[in-house]
Amino acid sequence: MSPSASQSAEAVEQQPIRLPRTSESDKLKRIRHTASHVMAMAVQRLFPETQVTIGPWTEYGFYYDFDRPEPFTEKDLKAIKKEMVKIIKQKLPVIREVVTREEAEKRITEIKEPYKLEILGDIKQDPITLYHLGDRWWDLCAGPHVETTGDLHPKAFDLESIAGAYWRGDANNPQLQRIYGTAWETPEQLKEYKRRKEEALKRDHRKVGKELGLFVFSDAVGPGLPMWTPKGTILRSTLENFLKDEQQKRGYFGVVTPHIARVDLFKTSGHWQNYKEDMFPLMADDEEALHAEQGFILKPMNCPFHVQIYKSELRSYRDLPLRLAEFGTVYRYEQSGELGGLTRVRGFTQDDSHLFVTPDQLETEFLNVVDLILSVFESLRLRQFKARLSTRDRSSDKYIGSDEAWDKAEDAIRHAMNAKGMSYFEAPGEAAFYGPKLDFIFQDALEREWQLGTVQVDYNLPERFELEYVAEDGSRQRPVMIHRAPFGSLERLIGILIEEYSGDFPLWLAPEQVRLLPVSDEFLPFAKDVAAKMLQSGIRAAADTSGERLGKLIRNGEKAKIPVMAIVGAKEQEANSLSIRTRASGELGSMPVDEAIEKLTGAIESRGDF
RNA sequence: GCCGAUGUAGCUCAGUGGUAGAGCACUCGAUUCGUAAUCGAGCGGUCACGAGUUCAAAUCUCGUCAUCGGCUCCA
Repeated sequence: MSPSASQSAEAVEQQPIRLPRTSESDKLKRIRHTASHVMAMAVQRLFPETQVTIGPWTEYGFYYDFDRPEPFTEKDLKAIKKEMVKIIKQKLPVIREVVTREEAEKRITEIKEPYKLEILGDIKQDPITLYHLGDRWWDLCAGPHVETTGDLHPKAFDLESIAGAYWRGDANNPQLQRIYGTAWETPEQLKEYKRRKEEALKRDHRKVGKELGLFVFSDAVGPGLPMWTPKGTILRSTLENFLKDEQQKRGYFGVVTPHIARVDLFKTSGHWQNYKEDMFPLMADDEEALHAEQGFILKPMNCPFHVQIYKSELRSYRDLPLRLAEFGTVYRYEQSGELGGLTRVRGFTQDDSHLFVTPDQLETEFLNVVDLILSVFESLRLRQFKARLSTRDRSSDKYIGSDEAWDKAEDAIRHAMNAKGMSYFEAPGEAAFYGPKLDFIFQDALEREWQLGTVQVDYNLPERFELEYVAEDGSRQRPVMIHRAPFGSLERLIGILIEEYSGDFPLWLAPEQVRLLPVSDEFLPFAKDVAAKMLQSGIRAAADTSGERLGKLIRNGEKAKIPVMAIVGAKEQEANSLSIRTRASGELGSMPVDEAIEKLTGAIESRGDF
């Protein structure tokens, strides 16, 4: 490479190509919107029997839903793309036309596209706007668009995938075929977008988890049932111990409850009525019991168990808040098509806790929980998340409890959030069936959103289980429950952590923290001695016994993403020192063994870097 | 659950109807080595599973299971 070439490469690196989201760029909004129309037009040119439905922009592209008896194939996609290029090169004008509702109805009837009639019915404003591409194709659309199809760059768009999607997002409706595409201002942006997508794929926890040997799935065990290897188990228990310590400081008590219970327990809680189909099947002695829905089920939730512990004694207001915590493993029969990696599984462990509080204590205790959750995220260096207040959908009948209790609970959360000055958004219809909740939403490498932490306010289960405490005046009062889980589930949290760190765990979490590399087998005994000494000090260290050359040992250590490697040879053995090499900073020079141990334990203790 | 794609050695992947392949990993041997791959040999497969078509199936057809991308769902 010539000097000038390397300079320009650096220049490119210094000024990365920006990839705006659609919602932050009016120009891309027009481009992507028009691109979806161009795609629809191309599809109807090639496959005239196809009906078009809706085709909005997405944050990085667009899609369009089609109704066609035959499924689209990869080959079709190529043909459609080619046709789109033709339409772009024809520079067809994009013309806005305003018509009356009656006129729109007439035109739709003429072209026999019943889906459009339904869409028209949904449009609340009058008059109706249509957009024409040239004089042969039009669609109902509010716009905006670019001025002609020639404003799209023929090399700055691509068609990405085909998927099924229900009409109007309702599984009871017919399924349409959705084609996803992406479109940009320039070919360079498209290229960069594809490059970043490939990079993101490299962080995928399913890939990294396999490479690092953290967890496994086996067809012999079943789908959605991960098993944790020794390395993965270190991650899990380190996270568990971390949270247990935090909880102990905050007045939580650990409890342990069984994995199965009588189905009646969940009938009382209301879970059975709401989620029967999503639970593993009932275990019963005989057909008759099965028919009568009597028997045992694998627990999908821990709360009813904790409620039983609460109920086992007469509680005084002096005992409240009572905080019962458990890493409880629950089983849910998730739909087969929904399973994926660690983010959606059928058996998982919640860092669950149930807080029983007096109504007066609710807001303070809620804020304490939010504090705990935020401090946990901070320790894990998780900074990209959104807080979502999930409230009930007033028109739905899936919720239990009185309107009054719901309003109280929702207001309590809003009030607490405002008191804390925390920003959040509201999501009507996302509440649990027994109460509203504050959820913490994270993104995976592919920008899919997942709920991790959650805090839920519940006036209903105390009612259904008739919970009581004795108040100051001797009267029996009903406590309020808070359900909360900072991690949500260990499985999902670890999935997200793997992607967040790209497998480069901070020292305190790394399954293998230090690897000792002997320059030759001659120094293996010394390496083993140092490793043993480190283990004694609580450092997860191991000597590499493979007998390979140093270069290979380093390569293997780097591939395994070991945060600290310590090389030992004649010099080190002589001086009782280590030549340190960290994954983050490379060679650090030599250091006495005792000093290294002291620094390592300090960094691990403070969850900091070495 | 629905639509579509995929499934070959522990891993990553070639192999379009005619005797199952490569690299890495693993085992053994040689080498004793100073900051990202030493050399050589060996081991390893019911081509996901089950039917079918065919003289012949990893390859074609159907079914099942699993994985992946979406949709729906998510206490």
